[in-house]
Amino acid sequence: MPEAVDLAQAEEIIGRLMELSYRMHEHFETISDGLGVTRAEGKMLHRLASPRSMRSMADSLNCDASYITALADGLESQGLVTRELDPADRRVRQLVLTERGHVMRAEMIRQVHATTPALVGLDPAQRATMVELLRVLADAPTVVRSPVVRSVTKSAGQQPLPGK
Amino acid sequence: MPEAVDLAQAEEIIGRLMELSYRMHEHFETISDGLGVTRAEGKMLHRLASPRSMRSMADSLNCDASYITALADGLESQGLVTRELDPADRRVRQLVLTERGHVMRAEMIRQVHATTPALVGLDPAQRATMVELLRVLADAPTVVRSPVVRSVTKSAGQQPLPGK
DNA sequence: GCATTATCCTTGAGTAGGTCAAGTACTTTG
DNA sequence: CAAAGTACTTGACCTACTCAAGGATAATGC
Repeated sequence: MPEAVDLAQAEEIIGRLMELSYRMHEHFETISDGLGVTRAEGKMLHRLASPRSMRSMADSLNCDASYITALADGLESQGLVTRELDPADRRVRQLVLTERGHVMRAEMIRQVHATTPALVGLDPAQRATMVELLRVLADAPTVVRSPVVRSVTKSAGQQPLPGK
Repeated sequence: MPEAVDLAQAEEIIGRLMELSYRMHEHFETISDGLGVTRAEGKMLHRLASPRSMRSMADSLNCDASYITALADGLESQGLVTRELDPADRRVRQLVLTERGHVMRAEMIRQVHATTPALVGLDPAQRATMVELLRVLADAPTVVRSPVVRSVTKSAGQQPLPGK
């Protein structure tokens, strides 16, 4: 049995990551707003390095396909993307950046890199370390659920709580 | 002028952090669901280590005060928290965990620590490094906005794009 | 002391960011 | 060539919030 993990440390990591995540979220919204698109549209633009089908975009954004339709409508009405028929499979529409879309995306990426809270403040060595750690996390198997404890309701009032 | 930052590395950090953030989000929802509360209620429970006013909770969760009212209603109806009048200032209501609330919170924290994607897979040394990096990020000044570029619209079609 | 202003919480109405179900068009499978 | 699957769209919905207004209490300036 491994020695007891440092609980306070775990709490700190979780708390700070949640905080960082919130800041990145807000930050991305600010940038998107500044460029005249919603946050979701911005994310879609960000993932449009090269043309791709709406289906693959939905998978990439972890959302329903119908929402991609809505986002694409928005970007298309602003002249940032077009839908092009895929001659190889006429069910699918490829999302393609227009020239304006390319420029917009480049500007968005520039702003993100220049200001995102996850990068500003880290020197090159620290960035390298961060990449390493994030790779480890990405490779770690996802624990679906910790060992189940019998319904909290039933044990209420009986289970000793760890001191303060 | 500092040497060019590694763009691909920056993209990787951002991409992985966004992915991690999404996984943590989903993960926390799974745990909350399993305990019979919504994700937002779960977050509130998580921050209720000791009694605190609804106002301070709203600040902590970065949301409108009225939403705290709704969340407290939910938790109160399940017998997890109570609102108690603060004798020192009768405008404020202190949110206080009931006994069941304490048990539930302890179980929630146990599950989070056992399974959260940000922790599983990191050994003690790596966790220490992670804490260090996250502290640096937390202390880094927030860049409000990168230098503004004249409207993307106007420069469309003129700006050379980086290769690929 | 008293009027003004500020703060805490609540209520009700509204909005953003999505999901779900069903339909059309096309493609693959047997 | 029929059946079943996939890609996109549409419209109805739902959830998670925010906003504006109001009642109660407290702090401030005169």
